Amino acid sequence: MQKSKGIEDLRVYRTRKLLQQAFIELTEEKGFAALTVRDITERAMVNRSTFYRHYLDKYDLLDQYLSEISGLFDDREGQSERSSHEVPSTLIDLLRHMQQFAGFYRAMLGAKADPLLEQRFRQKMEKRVLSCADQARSEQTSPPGAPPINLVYTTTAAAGCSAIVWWLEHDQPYPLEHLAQWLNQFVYDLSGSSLKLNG
Amino acid sequence: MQKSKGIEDLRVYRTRKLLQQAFIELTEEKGFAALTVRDITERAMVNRSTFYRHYLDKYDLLDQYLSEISGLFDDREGQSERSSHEVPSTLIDLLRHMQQFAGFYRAMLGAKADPLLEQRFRQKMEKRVLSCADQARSEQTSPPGAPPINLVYTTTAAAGCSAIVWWLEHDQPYPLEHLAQWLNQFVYDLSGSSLKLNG
Amino acid sequence: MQKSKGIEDLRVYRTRKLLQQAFIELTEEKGFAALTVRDITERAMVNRSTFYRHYLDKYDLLDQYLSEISGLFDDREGQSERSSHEVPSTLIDLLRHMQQFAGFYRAMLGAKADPLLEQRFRQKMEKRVLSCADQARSEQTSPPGAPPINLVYTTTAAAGCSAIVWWLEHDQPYPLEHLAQWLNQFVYDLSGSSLKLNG
Amino acid sequence: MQKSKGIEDLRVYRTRKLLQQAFIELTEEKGFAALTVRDITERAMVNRSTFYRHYLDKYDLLDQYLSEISGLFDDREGQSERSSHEVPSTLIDLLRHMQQFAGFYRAMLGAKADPLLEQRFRQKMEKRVLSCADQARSEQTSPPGAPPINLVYTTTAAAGCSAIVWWLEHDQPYPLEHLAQWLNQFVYDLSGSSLKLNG
DNA sequence: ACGTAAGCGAGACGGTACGTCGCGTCTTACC
DNA sequence: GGTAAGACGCGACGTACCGTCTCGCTTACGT
Repeated sequence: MQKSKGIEDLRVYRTRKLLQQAFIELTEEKGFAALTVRDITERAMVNRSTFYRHYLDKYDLLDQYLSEISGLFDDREGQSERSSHEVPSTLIDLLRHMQQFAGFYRAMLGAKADPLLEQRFRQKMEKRVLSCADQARSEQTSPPGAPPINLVYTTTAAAGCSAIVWWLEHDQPYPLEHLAQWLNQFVYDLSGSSLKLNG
Repeated sequence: MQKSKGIEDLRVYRTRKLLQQAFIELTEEKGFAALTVRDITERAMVNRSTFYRHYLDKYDLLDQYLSEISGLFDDREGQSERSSHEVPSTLIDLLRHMQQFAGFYRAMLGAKADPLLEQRFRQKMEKRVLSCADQARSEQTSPPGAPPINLVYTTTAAAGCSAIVWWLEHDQPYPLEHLAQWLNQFVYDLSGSSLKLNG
Repeated sequence: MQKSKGIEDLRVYRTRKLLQQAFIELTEEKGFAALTVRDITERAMVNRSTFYRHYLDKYDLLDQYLSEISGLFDDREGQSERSSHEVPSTLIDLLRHMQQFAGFYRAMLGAKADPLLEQRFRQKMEKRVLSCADQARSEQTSPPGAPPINLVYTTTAAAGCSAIVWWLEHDQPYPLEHLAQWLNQFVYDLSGSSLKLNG
Repeated sequence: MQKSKGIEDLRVYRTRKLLQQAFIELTEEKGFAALTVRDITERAMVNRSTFYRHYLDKYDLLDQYLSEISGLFDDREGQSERSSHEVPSTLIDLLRHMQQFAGFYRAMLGAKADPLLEQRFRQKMEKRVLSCADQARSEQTSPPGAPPINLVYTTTAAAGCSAIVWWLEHDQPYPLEHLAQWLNQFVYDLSGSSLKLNG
């Protein structure tokens, strides 16, 4: 029972890590779409058939990788009280994480991205980003003639994502905290589109 | 004299139209990424090798098609005076065009899109959408601590695009004019993020 | 009536000559098998579709060319009496002709030849060469156990052809008359295989 | 230990045999020149791409096949003493082999042959046939005015080949031993062309 | 510590799509 | 009417990946 699941065979662990590492490197270098399984396995110094023992295809590899790091997109703060203009610390954490793997995320979301992945990724981020918006929105009420709330959600998320991508693709030209502040502001502004400010 | 160059061989015209038509249909049906040249030529009832006489590959076909319709993204109004909250008529035109080819644009920008194309497309739209923003911005001045203007550009465009895509993918649940109004509002709001309102 | 058949349209004449000339040059340069119709027409500075107005394909072009020069293979001397060891003057003529178009014949019969053509050509030459053999044979009678006469024919022709090809491919290292003498000798020798010398 | 290299993967062996077999059959049926890779693979019930894993093209397939059977052209008797008019047993072996694969050799050397192959094949046979001639020649001396020895070589080989082809194409109308006898005689006769008989 | 079952390397195989090339047919305009 | 120009259907080519499948070797695990 020592070997409960999760403590895999070392060889398995090594192989998967090598493949993941090669995958990330190559994604940065030439983009996800241009990758072939052969590329990955050659870089990882692993036999091509071994790849298929662990993953269905490169999409599956990405999936599993995203799953591993998806915890970082959760807003662990719950519904703690905070003012709408205050930057939530989890947003800072998210940005920090993306900053750390900037190459990968740039490849994942930027010019050479795959649309499927991009969308999957955006959806994750969407949820995450919007947990901030909830704060803002809860303080407001909808006026007549305002856009539907779902549209505002989507739009806000897209704005937030694009801002982050811009930041990554321009090599993080501003401090992370500034970006966080601006993101927060965007969310607030767009929420305001459909909402009348209280008071 | 009618047949000066520009009025091409009728066969050429026919072939290209058939290929374009098949391409658009299939893009709607199964998405750009899943398309093969064979798919297109079979649908178009044209020999596969004939495809290569006109296009380098499916990307080139898309390119040329986008070029043909790109005129629709120009803001032909120039810098006519209008209030920042007034919806420009060219925005209406653009939306009308996209509404007309909703299937294609949905495929092009939605879940089954190719990222490269999506980006190219977004860039076109970006320019277009931002010509509205210029109006809004020109009436304002930048406060200290505001995000850089390029970031605002990009973010605004992404927001605009995503709103339109949302509208297309939800089968245009609101009148075109409402969407235009909201888009205008988003631009205005986001511009406001970095700008202090005059007066 | 001025334009009786045979005096073709000058354009036709020019086109055919250009094509023939290009064909011969290219056959020497890269061999018949490697030729394409495009090669020929480009060299001849004639449109490819024009080629098909005159010839079915490159084989047909060769055919017609061979027809034009086939007269040279006829033994116009008839059955004039001559001793079997005397070299017939028409053999000299044939070798002279082949010497003149050595490049073409080398290509036609040598390493880069097409087998079909080679055979057709050999058959022509076979008849020609064997008209000499008839002389030799007529002076002899068949012994028992001798090879059938058809086999001797074929074998003799192949020997004669190969001798000529050898001569062409080695850049005619001996005077034409020597070769003719040797050829004659070969014919005589092989005929002797199946025949008992008289007296 | 059985599976040392040389005893290849059974699948490889099977595939190559199937391809070879199909190749030979089709060569007999429609000639080498008219063959396509697809023809061969369809007949062999093998995927077309698999063909290219083993051979560069159909020429390569032929090459390798000829290599496999080329041992049969060697004169393994060495320089054992024998009279010039005695038929060497290896000649009998060669003819027996060609008789066995008469269809293939007929296709390879006859009307539908490819010239390149034909020549390659003739060269092999040339060496073989001439090992007999060496016997004959060694007993003789060159008279003045005789053709050069290389010419005699080539001519003799061509004569020998054509005799065999004639025999194959006429469905072996005479016993193999007779043909061998005649071949031997041809070699002897042609050698005599350039040589004076001793004594 | 060591036997054994797994992971793994090696690579054959059937597929599918690619982009290229050459063929022979054809239409149209020019002269 | 001959020719240039060139579109077109056809079909073979050789290449690149894909995902599946043995088959032995080797190596980490568990007793």
